[in-house]
Amino acid sequence: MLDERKKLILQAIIEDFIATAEPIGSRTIARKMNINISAATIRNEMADLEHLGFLEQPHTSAGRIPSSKGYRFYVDCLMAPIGISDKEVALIKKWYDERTRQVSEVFQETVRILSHTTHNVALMVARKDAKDIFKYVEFLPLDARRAIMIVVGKNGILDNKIIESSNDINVDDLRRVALIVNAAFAGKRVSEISIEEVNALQSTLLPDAAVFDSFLNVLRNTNKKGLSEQLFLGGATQLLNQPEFRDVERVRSILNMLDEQKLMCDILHRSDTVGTIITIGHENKFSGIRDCSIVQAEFRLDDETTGKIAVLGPTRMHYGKIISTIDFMAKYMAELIKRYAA
Amino acid sequence: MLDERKKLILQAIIEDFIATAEPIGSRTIARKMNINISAATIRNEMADLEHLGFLEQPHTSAGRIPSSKGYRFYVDCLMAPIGISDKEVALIKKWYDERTRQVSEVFQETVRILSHTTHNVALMVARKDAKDIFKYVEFLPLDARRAIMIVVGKNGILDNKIIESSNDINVDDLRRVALIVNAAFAGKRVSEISIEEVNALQSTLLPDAAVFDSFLNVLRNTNKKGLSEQLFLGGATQLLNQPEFRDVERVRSILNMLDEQKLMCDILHRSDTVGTIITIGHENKFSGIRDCSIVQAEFRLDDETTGKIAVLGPTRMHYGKIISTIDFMAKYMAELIKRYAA
DNA sequence: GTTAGCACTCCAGCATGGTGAGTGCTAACA
DNA sequence: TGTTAGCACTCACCATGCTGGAGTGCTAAC
Repeated sequence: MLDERKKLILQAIIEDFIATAEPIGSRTIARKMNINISAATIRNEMADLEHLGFLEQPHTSAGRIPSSKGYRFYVDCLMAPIGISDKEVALIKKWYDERTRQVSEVFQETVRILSHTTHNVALMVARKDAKDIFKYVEFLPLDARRAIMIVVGKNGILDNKIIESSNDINVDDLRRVALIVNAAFAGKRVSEISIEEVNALQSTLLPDAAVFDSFLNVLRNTNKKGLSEQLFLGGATQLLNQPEFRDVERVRSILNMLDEQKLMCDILHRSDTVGTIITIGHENKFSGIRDCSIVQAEFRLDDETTGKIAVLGPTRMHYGKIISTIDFMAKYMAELIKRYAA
Repeated sequence: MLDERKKLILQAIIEDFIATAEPIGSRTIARKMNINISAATIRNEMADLEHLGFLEQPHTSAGRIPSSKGYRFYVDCLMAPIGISDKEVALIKKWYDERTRQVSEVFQETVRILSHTTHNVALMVARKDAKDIFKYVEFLPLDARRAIMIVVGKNGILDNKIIESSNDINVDDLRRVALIVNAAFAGKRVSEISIEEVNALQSTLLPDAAVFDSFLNVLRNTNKKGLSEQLFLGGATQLLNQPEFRDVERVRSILNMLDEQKLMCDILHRSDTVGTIITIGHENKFSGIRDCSIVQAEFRLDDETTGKIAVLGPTRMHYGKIISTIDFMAKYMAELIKRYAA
């Protein structure tokens, strides 16, 4: 559809704009590309490219800037993939190594690293698995009046909580609760344990109501809609370094949006496509980020999608670099999570 | 030192400025205070207050704004303390209830809540207690090849990890490891378990090397130096809502500073005074925040300072409200931590 | 001690005009 | 037919100058 020369010019414009954030004119391009074509010719080509929808003009007599369609074409057809170097890989691994202890830290650290390496906002949603299957509950004594309740699921600890009593805790009481609860619920999906079943037990366990309540709370929390997914956000500061966000209002509107957990989860979940997804500018359904692009990937654990990580920044972002970084991170993080378990 | 009328005027100016962020003139004050004094008189008083250092003039023919000294006097002598209402307390408790499961979540949630209620940036540093005392290790079976290792300390779970084996796990093996490890280390401070002791066990536990290694890793991680303090940050967005941060450069410099973990820890640790500390504007040692104030409090667990929480914002902040909020949060959080244990 | 009046200051906002980068179009050229 | 030079035109940007308003300091009268 585009002849070779148009492609070259489009590529030159986009890459220059990504680097400088300034609208770019025919003369500059003529100088930068070492093809021997005059500025006037380039002007004609640029006019064509604009008619085709690949470029835009902020106003007459300004240079051209790429449109969403232009970026899309660039990402799909023109862009040279940039891998990440061994040095960068080593650095990332080192960062993880130094700062992660448990799963939630892996998440937190992931967005930190991702935002640092891409110089854009990083986010991720992780599913707290409400579909997880309850296996058993176990009580570990702490001291006379305290014990730890650990709820174990198919894939590890679902939750734990310290139980405190005003009088001495009787180990046998705890054991009895555990026995009854385990007999009743073992093997069920947490989300499927019905209120009737719970109520049925409640009378049996009247003397241990406090303990049983704690257990119920855990179940309820695991199921709670709002908590079934957790959003991690990193590097919001990076936005401020981008010239397109010199305007405080704009930054604020984006940051406020990023704070809205639910909205962000929706955005990341919109597409069910597997693999790396790139959403550019106007392709975004949500109008607040029509001048932003999102690169996202998912990570899996046991063949189930466990979450997504994404980079959000101005449409003018280093797609090649970001894509390869996020790909690497998604894979590496999946490994890490497996190691730490969920 | 200041007569009654001067105090009233100073208070009126400061409170108006806190509300509007605009320099304020004699006429406005005359109108706002319902004392019957003319603008001219107030003008004279204001000139006095400026000479005394309580007020400043951005430029001739602008109104006055409070100086750091002015705020200090306001906070120490003029301000009416504003408690937080039962409704707010209930709301805060509800927030915690809904979203916290484990200690690190309490921290994260604390800065979130604190920034929301104060409309400023909230931060906290928490000491990860390497001095915790090891009680016992326990293994909970998951399936044929996996088990959860739970390391229990005096105050709750120190760490947990999923152990995976390529061949079937023998429950007795695990039990044996637990027995030996517990016998050797129970009651010791994690940081004091020496390499010699570990090595001594290593030979005994040769057949279960993999499991034992996992356990050692947990110990090592608990001790790791770099992790001994953690910084949590919340509500950086709030800055953008303040008119004094309409300038992106300023926001950026502050946000970059906030990202520097070490620096922030130093700032919060600078003073060893117990109780709530307020540092106003120029009183800050660090020049980057000379136009900011910090209100901080510490929280304790078992009579040891475990961390500090703070609110950072423009000097023009609602001191009364923020102080009482942070006081409440510090106390309540200490309770929570105790409940969840460290 | 308080107040009214007045001259003065300075910022913010607006209109004005010049400059430069960039465009589109036309006509000439290969 | 594609390429190029030339030229008129457009528009953001900047510096300049002007004006109104808010606020001050000072002085003189109450």
